[in-house]
Amino acid sequence: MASKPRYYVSTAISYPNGPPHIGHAYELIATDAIARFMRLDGYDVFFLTGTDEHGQKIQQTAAREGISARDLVARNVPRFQAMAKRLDCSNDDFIRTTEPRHHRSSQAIWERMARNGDIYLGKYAGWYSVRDEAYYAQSETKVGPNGVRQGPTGTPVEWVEEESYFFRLSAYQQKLLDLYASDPQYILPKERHNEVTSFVRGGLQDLSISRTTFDWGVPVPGDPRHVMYVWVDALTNYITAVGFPDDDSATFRRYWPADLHVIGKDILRFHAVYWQAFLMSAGIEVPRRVFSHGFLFNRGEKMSKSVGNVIDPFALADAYGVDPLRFFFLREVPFGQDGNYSHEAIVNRINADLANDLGNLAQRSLSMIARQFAGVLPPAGALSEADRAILAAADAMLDAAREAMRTQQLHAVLNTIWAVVAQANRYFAGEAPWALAKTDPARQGTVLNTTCEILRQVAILAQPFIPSSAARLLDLLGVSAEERYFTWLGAGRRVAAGRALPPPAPIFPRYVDAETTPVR
RNA sequence: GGCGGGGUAGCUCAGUUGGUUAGAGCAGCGGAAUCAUAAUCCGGAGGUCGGGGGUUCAAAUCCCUCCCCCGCUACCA
Repeated sequence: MASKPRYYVSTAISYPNGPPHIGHAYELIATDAIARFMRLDGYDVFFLTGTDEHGQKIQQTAAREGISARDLVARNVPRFQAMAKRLDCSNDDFIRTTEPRHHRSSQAIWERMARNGDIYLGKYAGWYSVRDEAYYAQSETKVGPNGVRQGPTGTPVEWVEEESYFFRLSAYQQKLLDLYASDPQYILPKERHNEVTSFVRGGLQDLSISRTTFDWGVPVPGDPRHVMYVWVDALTNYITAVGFPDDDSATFRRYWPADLHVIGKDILRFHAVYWQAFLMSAGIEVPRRVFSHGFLFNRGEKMSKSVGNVIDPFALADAYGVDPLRFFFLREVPFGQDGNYSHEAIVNRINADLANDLGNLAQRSLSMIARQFAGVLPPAGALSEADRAILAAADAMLDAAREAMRTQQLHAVLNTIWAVVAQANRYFAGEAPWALAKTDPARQGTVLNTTCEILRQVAILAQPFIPSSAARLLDLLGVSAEERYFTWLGAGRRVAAGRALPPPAPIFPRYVDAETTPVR
């Protein structure tokens, strides 16, 4: 046990200038499935999520609402924490960048980068829109008909120069390229790897990493007029949580470097370029992989307040159930690509795969055992070719699932499992145990035993995705808590005949439309 | 503008070292069964493989060209 390999996986930290939305939920669910999978597969997992609470937008939102930034995050962050609980996520920590441990950590990494000669004081210059409170690149501005230069929103911009600390990102181009070249799967999916590589190959400019125009952030060591900016503080959360700056601590030595950062494709550059450069500069190992997932669209439309299709994850969980929701996202959308959701798609998927294919198979076999075998799991007699074939398919699942999980192909894991579920339904129909009840009860017992064995393996492997439903199914199959790890999968273990099973009950109810639906 | 990815059944997609009647899931249609959450099983149907041209005995697959979509990135005097 002491030699358990470790696995450190994180989500991005969410920006709590509003309530959590479906994008936050998706990333958390997917990462949770990965964390649970690795735990069940024998890893000592550290799963981190949290909130990125600094920055100008938080400060502005708070000002608009007439409260302090601190009060704004104090109000919003609990909503994110509640969402993690509601979605049955198993994060081991929830980091907030406003915590003292994180300020200490951010200042420490800054000092290390400075000591390495990579931070210098310069001037940040650009076109600034007072009205938008934002800088725009030259290319985003144009000279209007009245001769006044204006930004993309049409507001006037003026040339402003502000003192700023810079990070010598330009010095890290080759080191980054070497890193990407050293592992073609450093950034997944592969398209993203190529994008990042070509971006870095195109040359890197030094990065402005401090601001003086607002103060809601981590103060720059030795120059409190500045606060850290552009992700220095946010990215550092990943090492804070495992004990940085105490890099001799047991947790840091145990868990860093992280095995996997799961992020959205919109923040890939920060996580695959800047973060590694910061760490290299500070003399800290870089994370081992960055996986960039896609976005979810409501019927192909981006979620936005103006379109009015912002979906509340809590409402979704209430409407469909947590496990069906988790299942839908991870089964329907190839992980790494964009995906679509709609009420019809969700209902179709959960009814077909969960209620009909898996739930109904469990119900029909278990109720037969309850009625005709007094609730005692019958033993398997001599196995037929059909029995052997379906058992072999089930036994092969673990290897295929691990292979898919090596590159975070969550949908492929589910595909593997549900292919066996489909085969099990064909097997069950082909063997027709209800007919065997009259002609050959022993053979009927064998078929039911075999079916339960398939269900057992399916349920064990489905736990990362639908944890509480899988647990209920395993309860119904008489599988004890300690028998639910992946070491119990495969031909070496079989469902325990002779065990008295609890009375069966449906696990996945069919979704039937009510008057109101949370998603169009 | 540059680089990259893609356009295959109603929907989502698989299928490229070129080779027999182009596949899957879902939807739809027909049938069987009735143990089960009206669930399950079986079967037919459904495609000019973006358009055009070329190479080849043979092209969704290779070459040329055109159209369209998406991502990253640059530039706009």
